[in-house]
Amino acid sequence: MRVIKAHDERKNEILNTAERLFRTKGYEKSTVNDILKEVDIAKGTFYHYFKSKEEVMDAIVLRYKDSIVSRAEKTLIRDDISPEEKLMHTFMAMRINDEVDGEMLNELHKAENALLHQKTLNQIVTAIAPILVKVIEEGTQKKAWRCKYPLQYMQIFLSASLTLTDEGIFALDADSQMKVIAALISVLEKMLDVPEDSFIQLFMQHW
Amino acid sequence: MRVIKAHDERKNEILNTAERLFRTKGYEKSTVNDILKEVDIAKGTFYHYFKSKEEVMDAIVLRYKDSIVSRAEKTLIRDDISPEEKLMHTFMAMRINDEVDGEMLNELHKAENALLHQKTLNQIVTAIAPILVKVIEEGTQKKAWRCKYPLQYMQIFLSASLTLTDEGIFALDADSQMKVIAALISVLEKMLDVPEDSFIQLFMQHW
DNA sequence: GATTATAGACTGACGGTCGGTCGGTGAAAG
DNA sequence: CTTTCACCGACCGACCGTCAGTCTATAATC
Repeated sequence: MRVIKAHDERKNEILNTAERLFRTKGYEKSTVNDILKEVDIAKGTFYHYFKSKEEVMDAIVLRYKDSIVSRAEKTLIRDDISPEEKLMHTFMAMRINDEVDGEMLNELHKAENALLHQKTLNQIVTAIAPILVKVIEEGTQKKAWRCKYPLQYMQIFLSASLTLTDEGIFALDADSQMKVIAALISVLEKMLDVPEDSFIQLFMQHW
Repeated sequence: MRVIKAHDERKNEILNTAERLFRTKGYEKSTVNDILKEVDIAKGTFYHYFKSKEEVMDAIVLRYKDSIVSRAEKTLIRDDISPEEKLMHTFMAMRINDEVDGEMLNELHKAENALLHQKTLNQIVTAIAPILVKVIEEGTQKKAWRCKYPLQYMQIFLSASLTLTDEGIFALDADSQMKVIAALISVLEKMLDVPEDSFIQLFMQHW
């Protein structure tokens, strides 16, 4: 029985199913046949839309990055919140997330998903760091922050955050997890040369 | 033609060959058959020593970690160098390295080696951070360093270092690479609450 | 009728298994 | 002091199942 759908609709079906499978079973352990069975299509259909299994992963990563970037950019141009709140909102967007993206950074990064994690890390750091730099520039003007290497600091902060809070890489208990996060915020304060503990409160509110 | 060797000798032959192949071709692209051909053994022999291809990778990562840890521990107990020199030596050991380990962190981390990178990162951070904490404790006494989250700071520092300076993850030109390293050292200074630029000179000497 | 979407049988490569062989070792038998 | 023989574990390679990816045919759509 042959069902024909609009190009984008079918493509998204594949993408959504693949994402769910990768997230729950891991990339390596999810086979193309698994995807076919769930979407209820044949091999040829899959390869009509994507030229490889890895291309599906790349598309998923890109979609995720775009959603984070778009939220970060909306936050950037707001004029009703302070720069430090903008920083916090952007970090939160990368972690908490609603529904779809939600489990991405938390569930998707199992040990089997090293490649997916690496690709995501690369995309997020590359795309988000420059946005955060703009927030820092705003803070430098309005709040007299001082920051020697804005871009590099944000790269450091983001890569450490995404790596250390990844349950697939470091299996930390809740307490250790909180200590790492507190330390990350503390590092951020030092990076921006603001008084100790001036961000941690703000963070707790948005948690 | 059947050649019989001592258990450890054969095991190391497999390990060395696998490491070289993984490093040059990447883990995924190196097949078990490639290893067999180079070591000149049969399938059964390989699986007599290792129960899977991944177990070989784990053994390689462990061997690498052990070599780094052993050097770090030797550095730790020296009494002819300052704590800041100990920090630098340990970081250097993770990057420059002689011969065998040498190309590990530089060549081995191609995009195909995400899993290998992740496993190495995990091992190094888990094993080295506690040793660096001891160096910091020494510095806190002798040099009046001040450090609020020693372990977490070292975890942050190590994971950011190993991720950002990895050519397989972020392809940076020489200039960007240097800026990131300078920023990392700057962060380290802030973490230990020492004056700005007090470590950077030291680092340049050991580079 | 040309293009696009779908189908699914097929291929080749790869990781891993399995039944069995061969050489060395050590102890009992001669 | 040999010789025999049971046993161990290193070694072999044909074989198997799985999986990503290919190819050709065919149905729907414009």
